Parts: sequence; structure tokens; C-alpha cells
Amino acid sequence: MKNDHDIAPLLERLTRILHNDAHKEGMKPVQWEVLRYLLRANRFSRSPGAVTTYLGVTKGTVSQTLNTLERKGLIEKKADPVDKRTIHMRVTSAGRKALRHDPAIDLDAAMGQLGGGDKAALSAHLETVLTSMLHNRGGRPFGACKACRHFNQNVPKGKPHYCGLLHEPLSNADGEAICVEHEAAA
Amino acid sequence: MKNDHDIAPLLERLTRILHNDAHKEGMKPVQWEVLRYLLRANRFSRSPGAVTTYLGVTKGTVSQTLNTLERKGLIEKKADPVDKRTIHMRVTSAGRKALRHDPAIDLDAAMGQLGGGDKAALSAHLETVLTSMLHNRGGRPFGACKACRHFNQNVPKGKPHYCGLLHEPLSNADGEAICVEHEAAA
DNA sequence: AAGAAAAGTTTTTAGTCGATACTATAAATC
DNA sequence: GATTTATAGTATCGACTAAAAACTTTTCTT
Repeated sequence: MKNDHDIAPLLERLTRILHNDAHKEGMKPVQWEVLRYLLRANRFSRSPGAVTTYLGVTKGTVSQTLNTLERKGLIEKKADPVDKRTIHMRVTSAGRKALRHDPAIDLDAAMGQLGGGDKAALSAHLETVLTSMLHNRGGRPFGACKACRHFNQNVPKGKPHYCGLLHEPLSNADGEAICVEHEAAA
Repeated sequence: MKNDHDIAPLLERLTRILHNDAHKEGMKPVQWEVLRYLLRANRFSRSPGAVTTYLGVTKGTVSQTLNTLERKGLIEKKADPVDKRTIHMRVTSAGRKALRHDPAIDLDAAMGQLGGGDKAALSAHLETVLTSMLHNRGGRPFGACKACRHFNQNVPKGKPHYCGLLHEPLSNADGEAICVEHEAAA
């Protein structure tokens, strides 16, 4: 078969455009990525370590980027009272405000060119490729908490949910968020 | 409709993996991009200016990257004998050799997870999105020379092809390559 | 011939990123 | 209980990316 559909160049150019657009509002591409991540991550996944795992870059780089975001007032850090090594972060209201100018919003707009079925197909195909890439380098999937095999719905009774891995209660919002520890349900 | 398929995060992560992988062989992501581009571009499109248009970054940045690639011996520069402002480049044999370790090859492998029909669909969908993004920022498509409205097949007779815009003859290889000046045939 | 435009380079400044070395806390082992 | 080892983060260095602005040379316009 001659035609390999030249998907790589398409992806490369799309990527490049997105990357270029991310130099807005005094921000850098990684900074947007981290900010977006922190907004979508549950409370177990808003640490420098989780960001490191998510991005796949070194700890030092993440540390610097987080410092920058903190200096800009877009995120806040708070030491864990129990394990004093770990740090928890949250997006400030200024951070949320900044995300309203997220350059990636343009991508959603462009996606509007596709019909519903096409979007579903594109999503599925990208997920297949991504999963394969992640698998080959031992990366974590960072899936939704509620779709994890450690997620227990309405346990204990009366309370919302429960994480069987970390032995922690989970709010409804937690369930929707993405998690470092995510392992797909069987 | 609630489900917007969350395509952006998928694309973002895939992009991030590709970007991280591109720190190999002493190369940087942009350097791979430029090298790949120069190998696929026809002779009218292997100038610093064309690379600038392709990448969408500033001239200064491109100039630096090209200097680095030249210093590494992966590309060669040559001044145009007619218009002394412009410079033509070509990938050296060392450059071609380097591209055999192109980290983007892994993407093709991951794409192997998809069936032929899925690949075609993915390609088509990505192209739709890319075209939309390009259109919104006045970017050039950089399509194949032979699919351009200025492409004249087998003109003049006996000779291979001809570019009606630049008034230059085109080899078969030229026809296959991508071009800055490309405008889709009607 | 004068001015404007085009193609590239250079310099400056801010941030990314891998690598390495480091500190502090926690867990494991003896 | 003290020592080792692992984990979570930070600090520093050097190479590179990128925008922005100033500049050179060459070509096009009028």
C-alpha cells in the first residue's frame, strides 16, 4: 500500500500552530498546559510530582514552571500537613480567569467543522494512538477518577464515593476529575 | 450535547509525548521539524523565508535554528546567484542519515494500531481541523506541488512539468514535493 | 535616483528543558 | 533506635527556543 495518509505531517503542523498560539497573554505553552491540567486534576493529582508524571519532563523543569505560575498569582501552593515532603496546589481565581483566554479554545472552534460522528471517530482514533504511545513508554493514562478500578460509587452508604487505592473519600467533583493513579476499570 | 469528546486534551498529550521524544540524538524538536520540512520541500521552498512561513515563528528564530543545523553539518546553505538576498538550502547526506533516527517514526508505528479505513478517517479529520485553523490565521497550506493550480503537467511537451506562477520547469520529484506557493487546484 | 519593500542576520531578554547535585522528610532495614 | 534507602521537591548550569527590535544588503517601485 503506497498511501500511508501522511498523518504525521498533519499532526506536526497542527501541533505547531497550537504551540505558536500559546505564546499569548505573557504565557508560555507549558504554562498553559500546567494550568489546564491543574484545573482538571483531582486533589491527589495536583502535586509537582503528578505534574511531572503528566508532562513527562524532569522534576526540575516542573519546579521552575510552577514557581513562575505562582509568581504570576495563577496558582497557590500549600504544604501537606501529614507528609511534609509533598505540596498541594490549586488554581486561583486569577488562574481561572486567565484560562478564559486559553489559546486552545480555538481548537474547539475548529473542531466545530466536524460533525458529531466525525468528532467521535477522531476522538477514538486519537485515543488509540495515544494509548499505544503511552503504553510503549510506560506512561500513565490519567483517566477520569470515576472510570478507575479503584473507584467505589456511593461507598460508604450515604457518603458519595471512595477510592480503594488511597483509602480516601471522594466528592462528586473528584469523580469527574482526572487522576495520576487512574487504572482503567476491568 | 454534553459530550464534546475531549479531543483537545488527547491532542495535547500526544503532542507532548512527541515533543519530549524529540530530545534525542543531540537534537531539539524544532530542529527535527526543520530537517523534515527541508527534505519534503521543493527547491522554491527550501529558503529561510519559506521555513519561517511554514513554522509560523519569527525570522530571527529560524535564522538561529538554521545556523545550528548548518553547524551540525545536517544542511547546507547556498546563496541564489540571481537574487542575492535569498538563500537556498539542502539536506546533506549526514542530515538524511540523521532523519533515519527521527523520533516521529514512533508515531507511524503507533498508527499501525489503526486499520486502513481508520487511518484514512483520521487523516481526513485532522486535515479538516488543520485547514480550518490555517484559514483563520491566513496560513499557507504547503500542499504537494502537483496538486497546485499552477502546476502544468507535461508542459512544454517532452519536458516534464511547469509552474505557471514562478515560470519554472519542474521535475517529477518537484511535483511530489511540498511548496510554499501551493494553492489548491480548483 | 529616491524610497519602500523584502530576505536575512544579530542582539537582547525571558523562559524551557535535561542533567546533576542538593535538602528535607519518610519508610525500610538491621 | 540508628542507619540506610527511597521519595518529593528545589537550585543551578548550559544549550536551546522564541519574540522583538534594530540593522544590512539587495531588489522593486515610482
